[in-house]
Amino acid sequence: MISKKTKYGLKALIYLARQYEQGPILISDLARDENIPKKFLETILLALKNSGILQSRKGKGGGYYLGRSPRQITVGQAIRVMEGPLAPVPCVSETAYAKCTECGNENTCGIRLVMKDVRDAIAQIVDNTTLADVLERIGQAELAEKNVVDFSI
Amino acid sequence: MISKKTKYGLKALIYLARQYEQGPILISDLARDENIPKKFLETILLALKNSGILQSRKGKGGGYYLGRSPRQITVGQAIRVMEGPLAPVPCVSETAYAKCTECGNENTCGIRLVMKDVRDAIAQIVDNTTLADVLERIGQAELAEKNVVDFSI
DNA sequence: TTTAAAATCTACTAAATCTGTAGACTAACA
DNA sequence: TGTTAGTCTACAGATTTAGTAGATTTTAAA
Repeated sequence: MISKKTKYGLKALIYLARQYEQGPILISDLARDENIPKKFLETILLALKNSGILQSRKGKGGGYYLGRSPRQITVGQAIRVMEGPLAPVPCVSETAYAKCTECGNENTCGIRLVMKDVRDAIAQIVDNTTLADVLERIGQAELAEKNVVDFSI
Repeated sequence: MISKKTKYGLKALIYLARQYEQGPILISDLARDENIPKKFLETILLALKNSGILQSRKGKGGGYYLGRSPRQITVGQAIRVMEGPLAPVPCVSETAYAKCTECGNENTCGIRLVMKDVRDAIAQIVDNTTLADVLERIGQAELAEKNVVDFSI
C-alpha cells in the first residue's frame, strides 16, 4: 500500500496539472481544496520541488507550479520521490539498486527472479503514464459517469 | 518494498517446496539453514498455517510441511498472508476492498484508475507463479550460472 | 505413564517509519 | 518597509516492523 504522503503528492500534482500555465498556486488553496493537512503538504511539495518536478516562487504572488509540461511528468517519477523505489526488493531496483542483506547468491535467488518481473510490470505502467494521461482518463471517467446519470434520470 | 517477514516467509515456502512429501520439517532446521530468527519464523509459519498454505504436526517427529502441492501454491497467496493485499490502494483490492478515506468519487479518481492497472499487473504475475514455477526457475538459473563458471575456467 | 520433543500461545520491547505540528527564517513584491 | 508565501529546524504521537522471553499444549516414543 502506498503512503498518505504519496497519495497527497499525486493529488497535488494532478491539481497543479489541471492549472498548468496559469501561474503559481498557493499551498493553502491546494490544501483546502484537496483536504490535505497544510503543514504536511508543505514538506511533500518541497520534496517534489527538490526533485525537479515542481518549481516555486516565494513572496507575494508566489506559490507552486509544474516544472515542466504534464506530458513530461510521469506518475513513476512522482512515486519514486515520495514512496522510494518501485522495486519490491532493493536488488531489482533500477534507480536505487542495493544488495539484499539476507541474500546469498543474487543470480539464483528465486524471490529475486519473481520480484524482477513485478518491478518491471509496475514500471511499465507508471513510467508510461504522464499527468496528462491521468487528466485525460479522469475526463473520460467523468463523461462516462455523467452519461450514466443522464441515462438513469 | 516487501517486509522481512514476507521475504522470510517466501524463503521458508521455497525451502519446504524443495522437500515436499519428505515429512515434517523442523522450524529449527529451517531457521538455521535460511538464516531466519527462529522465534520470528515461528509466527510467520503459524500465519501460513492458519491461512491453509502450510500444515503442521506437534510433538516428536513433528514440524511444518506444505498443505498442498507446490503446483497449487502461488506466490500471490503467500504474499497476501504476510504482506496484506497486493493493491497499492485499498479501493482497488480484489481480496480486501475498502473505500479510501480521503477519496471523494471513486469512479473518477485518477489515482485509482492508475493503481487499478498496477494491481492487475502485479496480480497477473504473482497469482500465476507457483512454488513449483519458482523452483524450476531457480534450477534454470543455477544451471546457467554453472555453465558460466565452467566456461570461465 | 512418564519423558522429551516440537509446535502454540501470551506478552512484551526496541527501533523505525508514518503522519503530522510549531515556530522561526528567508525571499520577493508593493 | 511591511506583508506575503515558501523554507528550514525541530519535535512528537501513532503505528508498524522486527524481533524476544517464557509458559503451555500436543504428540510420539521409551
